[in-house]
Amino acid sequence: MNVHQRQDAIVRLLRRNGTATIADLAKEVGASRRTLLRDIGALREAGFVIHAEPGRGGGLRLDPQSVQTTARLSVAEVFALLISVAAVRAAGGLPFSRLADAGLAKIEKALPPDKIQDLRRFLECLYIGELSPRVDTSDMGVMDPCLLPAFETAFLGRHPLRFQYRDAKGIVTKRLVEPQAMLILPPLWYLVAWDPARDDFRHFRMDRISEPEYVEGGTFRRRNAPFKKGIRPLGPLPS
Amino acid sequence: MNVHQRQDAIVRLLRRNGTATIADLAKEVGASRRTLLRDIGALREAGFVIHAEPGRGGGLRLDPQSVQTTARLSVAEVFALLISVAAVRAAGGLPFSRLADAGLAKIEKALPPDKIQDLRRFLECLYIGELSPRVDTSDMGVMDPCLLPAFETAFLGRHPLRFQYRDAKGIVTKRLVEPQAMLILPPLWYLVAWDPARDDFRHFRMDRISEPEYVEGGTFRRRNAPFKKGIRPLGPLPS
DNA sequence: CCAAAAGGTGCCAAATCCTGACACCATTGA
DNA sequence: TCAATGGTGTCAGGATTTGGCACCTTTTGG
Repeated sequence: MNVHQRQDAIVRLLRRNGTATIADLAKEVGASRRTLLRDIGALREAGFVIHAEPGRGGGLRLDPQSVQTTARLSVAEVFALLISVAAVRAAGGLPFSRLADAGLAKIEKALPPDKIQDLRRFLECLYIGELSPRVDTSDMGVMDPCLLPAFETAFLGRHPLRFQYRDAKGIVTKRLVEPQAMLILPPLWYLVAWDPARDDFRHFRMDRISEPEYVEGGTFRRRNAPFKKGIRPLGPLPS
Repeated sequence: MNVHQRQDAIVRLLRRNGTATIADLAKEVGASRRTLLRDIGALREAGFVIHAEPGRGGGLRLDPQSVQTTARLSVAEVFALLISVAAVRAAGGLPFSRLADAGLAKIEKALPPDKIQDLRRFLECLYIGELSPRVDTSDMGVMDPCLLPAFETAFLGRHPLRFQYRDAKGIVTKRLVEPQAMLILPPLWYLVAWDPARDDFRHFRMDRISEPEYVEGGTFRRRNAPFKKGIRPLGPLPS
């Protein structure tokens, strides 16, 4: 049994039994008393709150509030969680929104600083409407998460975006547009962009966009996209 | 410098420089070429996508999409995130719900197995209405996260719950009820319980409950709480 | 076509770190 | 006071990690 497994086992035993003595735990995981004490020290250093009572009838007790999880999330997953929580907040909030914010803040702090900057700036481009589904979702295509980086780069670098668009009739056209905002009208997701060829704003359903590609070196000025009533910015990250 | 610090440093260097050769990295972190190769292998196993180009001008490149974050979340924070994402799903979903689910699944897997069971069973007690705020939030009290464990224990062990309740007029009474469900009507949160003293169901606003305490040893049978139209179970975790 | 630069693998001895044993201290309750 | 319990220091021996070496494959420049 290696270090990690052993410390895992210790946490499990403490959770199950409520309290236990070091001698018991040592016997259970098959290690010496000294090693157990070292493991307990390591677990405490890792954030577990383990109360200890010396004397007869004493022992160790794991504070149930301090059980923690360390998961490795990709940037895209963090982004998805951010959007979910921000959407809930934009819809009026839930009783535990603050806790969710706190969790996200921790996740965010663990990202590299430049990535945080990117995420914040990208979130500023997001707008959301009412959080109740308005359309039938049966014919909905999937929004491929792999497409996201191209959009992110286009928005952050203010590059024009080139893609193929399949409209409601199934006709496929090539577009070259200036991305202005992303609009969430659950469960759909639109790119709001200035289309120079048509000299006007256009909405593009994200699940109908394919092969997006930003134009390297190109740039454009920002315009004020006209939003209908009831559409709000998704709001910044909690700080 | 230990293994962890060194692998952290490697990720940082790769992120900063864009690309680097193994010889460079080895010199930078003060380890041998062989050790660097072993570390790179470990990082790949841990989920980092590191592209390698052999030959002149080649080197290692860290896929920016695979940059990961490892945050330590408490169980309460995980719970809050779960509720947010589940609420969004119950409201019709967002384009990135699947990614958010994937992230949560990872977080969940990192919890102790028995805690996962508890969370799943507790989530089954949750119901949600329309996700648009109906009441004025200005007079809303705070729902203290520290109160959660008492509720969780009461629900999971089917123990009666004792608490103080301050009603709309500010009158404080003591209650002893049988908790049946938790109801989310954003941004409020209600305990739906059978009140034996009144021989009927009662809704209690969570922000008006204080000093909750479950009755050890006590138990009761489950009843079918009558829900209004439009109220749905929050739904199980993604599997 | 060759050489140099780069990543990748297998092997083994040396260095490092972890473990267990022991002695000892502090605190608590009977 | 004594026994049970957590906590710390030290040290030898064993397990693990590290570094060095030989060798392979791929790619690029001359």
